[in-house]
This record gives sequence, C-alpha cells and structure tokens, in this order.
Amino acid sequence: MNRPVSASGYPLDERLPRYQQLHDDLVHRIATGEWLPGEVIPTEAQLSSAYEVSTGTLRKAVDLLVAEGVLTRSQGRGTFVRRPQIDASMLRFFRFKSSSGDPVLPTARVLKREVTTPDDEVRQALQLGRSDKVIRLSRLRLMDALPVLAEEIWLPRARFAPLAGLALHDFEDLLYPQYERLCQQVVATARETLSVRRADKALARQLTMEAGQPVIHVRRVAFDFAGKPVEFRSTSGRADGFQYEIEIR
Amino acid sequence: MNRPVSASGYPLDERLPRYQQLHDDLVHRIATGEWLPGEVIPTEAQLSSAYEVSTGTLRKAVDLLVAEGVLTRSQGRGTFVRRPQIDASMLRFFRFKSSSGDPVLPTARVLKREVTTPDDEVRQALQLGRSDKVIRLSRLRLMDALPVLAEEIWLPRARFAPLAGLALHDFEDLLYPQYERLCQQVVATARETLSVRRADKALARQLTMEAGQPVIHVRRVAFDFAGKPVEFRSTSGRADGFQYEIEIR
DNA sequence: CAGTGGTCTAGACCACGGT
DNA sequence: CCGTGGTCTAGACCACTGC
Repeated sequence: MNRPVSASGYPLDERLPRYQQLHDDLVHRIATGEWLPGEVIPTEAQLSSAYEVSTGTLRKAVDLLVAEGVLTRSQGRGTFVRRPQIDASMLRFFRFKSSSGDPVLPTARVLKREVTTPDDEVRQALQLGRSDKVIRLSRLRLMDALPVLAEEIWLPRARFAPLAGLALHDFEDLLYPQYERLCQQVVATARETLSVRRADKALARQLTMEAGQPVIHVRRVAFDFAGKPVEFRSTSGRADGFQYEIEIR
Repeated sequence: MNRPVSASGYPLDERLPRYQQLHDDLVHRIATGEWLPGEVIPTEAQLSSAYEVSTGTLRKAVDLLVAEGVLTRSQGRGTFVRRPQIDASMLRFFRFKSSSGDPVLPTARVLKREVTTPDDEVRQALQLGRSDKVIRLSRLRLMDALPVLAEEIWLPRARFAPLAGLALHDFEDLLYPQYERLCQQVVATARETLSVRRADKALARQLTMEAGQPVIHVRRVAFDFAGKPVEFRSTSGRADGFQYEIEIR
C-alpha cells in the first residue's frame, strides 16, 4: 500500500519511512498551533485510523516526539504537548540558593527597553533583514534582592509588538509564558553557548563585583516549534556561582 | 505466558516489563565481557528466539541500549557493542586548534606517578575502603607543544596494577584504550562537573599563565558497564580557551 | 466503569552489506 | 545471492486514570 500520510495538507517526502512522515506532520500541526502546549492531542486509536497506519507505526512517531521533548505521555490520561521550561534553564548553570538554603527561582527587573536596529550578530541569529527593528531589554535577575545575573534580550519587533508598550514593572520573572500570552510566541528549543569573560565596569557595577573578575557568559538563541529564531539573549553571571554537571557516554 | 527472561543466570525482576528485563540482561552480559566493545552481538532472530520473545519486544530492548549509547546498529551488518569515546571529551569544552586551524587531539605527557592512599573525596568517588591504595598520575596535555590542560588522575591499584610499572614515556595520548588493553578495564560512562577556579602558582606555571587567572576545572568520575567507578580525574584548562555549546528543550 | 496509554505477539516485506 | 537490521501490520491483553 502507498497512501499519503498528511492530515494537514503539509507536503511530505513520500520516500521517508511512514513514522518519519507522521512525525513531521505532527510537528507541523503543533508548530501551527493546532494543539497548544499543555493540551491533549487525539488518542492513539484516533490518530492511527486518521492516518491509516497501524498503532505500532503511530507509536513510533509519537515515541520520537517524546524523545525530542515535544510530547509527554501519561497512561490513562492521554498524550500532551509539552510546555518547555527553558526560561528557568540558568538554574542548570548557577547554583542559586536562597538564605534558607533551598534552590529558588531568581526574581527579575527590567531596567531599560528600547526599539533599535540590531547589530550583525543579532540580526543574523534572528534571521532579520537589514531594515527590521528589534525590541531590546536590559534585565537584572536577583536572589534575595542581590543581583546574580545581568541579561540583554533582543526580540524581533514584528513578532513582539505588544511588549513595546508594556510598563516595565509589568514584565514578570519568567518572560516565556508572557511571550506566549501577550504575543502568541512559544519558545520550543534553544541553543546556548557558554564561555568565560571578564566583567567590564558596567557589568561589574550591575553584579556588585570587581571589574576584571571572571564571569560566565551564556549566549542563547531561542526557537519556536517551527525552528524559526524568536529571541536572542546574552546573560552574564559571576563565575564563582557557576557549576554544571553533565553525564557523558 | 510467564517465562523467565535470562540467558545469563543473572537475577531479574519479573515484575518489570519484558523489554526492560531483556535490557538489563543484555547490559549484564556486556558488563561481564561476554561481548567486548567493537564486537557484534547475535542477530535479532537469534536473540528473540533464545529469550522466547517476539522480535518487536527484543527490538524495544535493543532500541533502549542504542539510545543509551551502549549498542550501535548497522543495517545489513549487525548490532555492535559501542566503543565509548570518552577520553577525547575535553574537545567538547575547549576549542583546540592547531596552527593549521583544524581541530586536533592534544598530545599527552605523564610527568609523575605514585602509589598512595587517596583523600576522602577520591576514596568516596571511587568507592574504596580505608586501606585501599591508588595510582596517581600527573599529566600534561599539549597542543603544538604548548600546554593546554593539566590533569591529575587517580586509579584503584587493585584494578590497574599493570600501570604501576609502566615506563612513563609508554603512556599514550589516550589512556582509556590503554586501560582496556593492559588492565581489561573498559570505561563506559562518566559524570563531569564544571566550575571556574583560579590558577594557583603551580598550575599557572604548568599552563604558562599568570597565577590568579581563571581556569575551567572539570571533575570527572568514570564508570564501567556495570556502573562501578573506575577512574577519578581532575582537569584544568585556561578559561579563555573554554567554549561549550548545548541544545536545550 | 469506560477510555487511555503500555506492553507484547507473530508474523510480513523492504533496503542494505557483503559474498 | 543470502543474511542483516529497518519498517509495518492488525490485532491482543494489561495497568492506570477519572468519572
């Protein structure tokens, strides 16, 4: 048999395995917002009959998406679009402990916002044209009222217009849920590059440290489900708070 | 049906799914050296009939092992025990470029070797008793004859006795293949913790840098297929050569 | 209780590698 | 050419969730 495997009209490569075509079609349906993060998708029985494949083949496609972190399964309840938790990912690099000792999310304060033309690095990372504008945020993240991270954030104005008029004190501790609510922009994945830099005077003042001391710098490009870049972010934190654990094979 | 699923006499938890029992039994057979790294394991047909499960169930167990990096499959050839390449993993953290520009493995030189009693941190990491001795190596890794990494390595003497008598210039650039050849010790996985430190005088001299400047420190505990710790390693490199990229979801 | 995902079967045919 | 893993089917029964 050789039937098309698209429920969304999205063009698929017929030479690919069926489970791969299913995977791609499901990604497309998530990327276009047919199922939003947190929602259940149709049952395995419904999907396999709609796509005219066996349950085993459908399972393989869903297995792939679960492995990629796009879906989660819950026996007896259903399969859900996962809501990524990338915003809090700095916790992976820095051990923030509150005065009580247990790990807590730092609070955030937006210090500055402007609409400008980005430099080459940001423009390329966000795949913008020469004339496209960005919203730039300067943001400080604090633990027990002490500054621990300094962030610069660039957002394409075309996608994030509602943020250009938002009062600075209405920006929340976690921005990504706010992106989703106010701008319908969902961050699905991100690529981060770590390096060690030295604090210049301005950064040292922000982080209440000496200029010239080492800081960990994280350069992040965040992407939506369709793989399009959504946000460029530059974060710096004191190197003495840095600790990262990794398992390798 | 309810048949036992062990081809190795290894005790298995019958309440677990069959594919999980298969997975555990296969891990055990690899851990005991029944199939060595690089070797091909029996075909799917042979294994599924030996274990009295369907090919689908066996495939799921093998899929797990492939995802864990223990096995690799090659269509038309067979399924192989993967030879882990952990020794070269520092390439993930430091961008070593030779004078020609392309990335190259640094060379290595063992500066010192002694048999001693380890401190608490090493003893706990290697799960040794109070009276157990270790072989300690001090090692420098060089790129174009320039030192880039300084390493301290601790090995349980009981497992690595042949290295206690090896001439220092006979230690090779990559130690793990040598562990396997001379001591029958295979490193399968490792856990690494990164942090930023300051170079003390001795380290600064080794790495030809100024004391007090930042270095990236990597603490590694390496494990065999059975999950037993095999090696403790402490590596330091100049922070300005550090760059690490990570994809998050 | 009904409905969900989780596990498992006993095959089939295909694509690739090496002879 | 044969043997390998790769894909796929059309079911079955189980374990868990929530009404």
